[in-house]
Amino acid sequence: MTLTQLEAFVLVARLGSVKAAASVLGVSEPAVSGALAALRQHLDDPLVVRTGGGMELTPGGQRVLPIASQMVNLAADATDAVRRAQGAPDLLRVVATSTVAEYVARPLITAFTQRHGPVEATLGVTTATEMPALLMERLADVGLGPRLGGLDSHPMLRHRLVVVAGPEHRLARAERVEPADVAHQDWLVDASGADPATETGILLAHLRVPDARVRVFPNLDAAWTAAAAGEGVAPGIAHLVAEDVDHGRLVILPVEGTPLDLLWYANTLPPDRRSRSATKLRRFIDTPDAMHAMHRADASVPVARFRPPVYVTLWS
Amino acid sequence: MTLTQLEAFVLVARLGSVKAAASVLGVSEPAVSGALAALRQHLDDPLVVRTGGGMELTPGGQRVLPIASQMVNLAADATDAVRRAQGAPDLLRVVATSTVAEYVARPLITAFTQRHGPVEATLGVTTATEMPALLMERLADVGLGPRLGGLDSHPMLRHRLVVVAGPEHRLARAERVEPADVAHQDWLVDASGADPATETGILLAHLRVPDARVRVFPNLDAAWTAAAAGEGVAPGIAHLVAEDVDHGRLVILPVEGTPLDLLWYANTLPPDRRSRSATKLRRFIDTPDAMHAMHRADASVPVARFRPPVYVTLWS
DNA sequence: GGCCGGGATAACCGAATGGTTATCGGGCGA
DNA sequence: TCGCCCGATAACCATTCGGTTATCCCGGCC
Repeated sequence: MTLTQLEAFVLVARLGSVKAAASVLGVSEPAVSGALAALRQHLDDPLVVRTGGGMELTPGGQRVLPIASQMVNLAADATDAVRRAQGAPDLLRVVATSTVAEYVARPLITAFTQRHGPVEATLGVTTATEMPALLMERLADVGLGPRLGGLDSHPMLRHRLVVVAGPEHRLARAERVEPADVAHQDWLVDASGADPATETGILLAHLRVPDARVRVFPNLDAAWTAAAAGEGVAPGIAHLVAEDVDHGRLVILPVEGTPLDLLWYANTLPPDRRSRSATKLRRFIDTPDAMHAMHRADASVPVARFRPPVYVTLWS
Repeated sequence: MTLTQLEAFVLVARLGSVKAAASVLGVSEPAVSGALAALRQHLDDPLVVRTGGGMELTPGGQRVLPIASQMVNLAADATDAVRRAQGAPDLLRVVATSTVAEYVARPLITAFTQRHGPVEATLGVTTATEMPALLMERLADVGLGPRLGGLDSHPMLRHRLVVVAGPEHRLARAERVEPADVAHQDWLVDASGADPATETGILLAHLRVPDARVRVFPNLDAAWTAAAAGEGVAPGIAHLVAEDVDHGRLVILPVEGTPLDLLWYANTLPPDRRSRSATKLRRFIDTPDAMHAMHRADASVPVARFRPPVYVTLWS
């Protein structure tokens, strides 16, 4: 029984899939499957079994899960405790859904580290689906994105979700667009669009956009550029596309049910289990400094500009 | 950071010695030293440092110790949880100081398993010094012997400690024996005599018996047989030597300060952390059945009889 | 019936773990 | 000052771990 094995089990149980667990851990699928097999043999219990659409815990697995989770947590505590005792800088591991990472997280973290002395911050992209597991297993301290159930969610940034297209698009001049009309367009999205738990994903699901119509771009900028070129429609964050709309490069489609007023949240564990740096960041988010940093993005990121994508950072 | 490493660290910290930890784990000293070195390197902190007469925790070590201990405990919980979920019999791991193991523990455990259906019981011998660490790290469920600080101690068996010798011994006919007189005799003891935390060890220390005068026998029976043959004096449990005294094979010396009225205890973790089988055994101890089983020993174990010693059982 | 997605398994590999015996080295007591 | 006790280290070894790629297998679904 090793900690890696326990962690593999916990993530499989939490995410309901070996594949997802492997992706979170940044290893191949057989690696997770193997770790799970080893633990199964050691404890002489299947722990999780395949069922139609997901994995289900055995009675043994149900009992072991909280224990295993706590062990993994304590391992994080241990390294943390010794770090702190040695006066090392706090660690702040932020994960965000792709859109948030692209426009909000980086300036926020930059401002935060400048304000709050020595903090070692890292930023990673993940899906909203995986985010709870990452936070619960202490693989990350803060998760920026949609509100997550079972966690402490702190409002971060208000925004408005619209649907945009190029000025030449067939629907660009419509007075009113029915969901059915827009559903069969080509949808140009970033990774959030492929994640059913983000606002974009929910929007696509709500409009019943078929998967075949969705084209995933490495980031929203690229999607908007393609939309401006008339390749299809795209989800847009109102204040981020404002400039492009003003200049006529993009048009906001009057789709039924939009605009959607939404909030991004900073999700963390409850106070007693939250890391110190996470608490600090939560507090920082409410300051004018943070507001300023997060809003600065709208001006500094024109549609045409292409940035290197933020890669998933892995912590073992 | 592996569980073995954590356990090694915890035991070294608790016992204040690498050697003792190695003995508890039943491995060589470099094995423990190596595990500790690995953990030290991983956490980048010495954790424990040698000081004159013992090992002392660093600030980092102080913080890690409770965490590490809990992790080891949880590992035990995990296996236990899955065992129970599968309906496997409860596990009852009893450790006792040598004298208790020899005369009391075995009949007690036998009676207990006969009464309380399916229980998988094991019995091991250890020193009173190591006993707290064994219980705290869940390497054992119940520790029978002297009362231990920091644990729940449940009175088990009242007994009376005396000093005995053969009828031909120089002091056998004395009206009154001063501590100084008896201190320089040859003392024939079992393993408890070498353990400063047992009653026997305390008695020897109190009388200031020099180490050179102490001969350790594999069990008390053997020591009494040697005492009966005139080879020296021995500590005696009054009701266990009664028959030999009646038959004139042994004589109780009127040593100043003896007899000592003492109690053996069943030591366990506090109720919330105690294993189910430990709770059951505690309760069983108060029943007439248990009393009867424990007292039966006095009749059934004459001095001359030699039994195979109870070996230390190791659980990993 | 055949494809396909996802989990298990096989075969393999390097590195780490966990253990041994033998040896070194540093305090501390006689 | 000389041993001695005890922890650290060296050298070595078998096993396990953690990872890979390739392949198999099974249940759903077109």
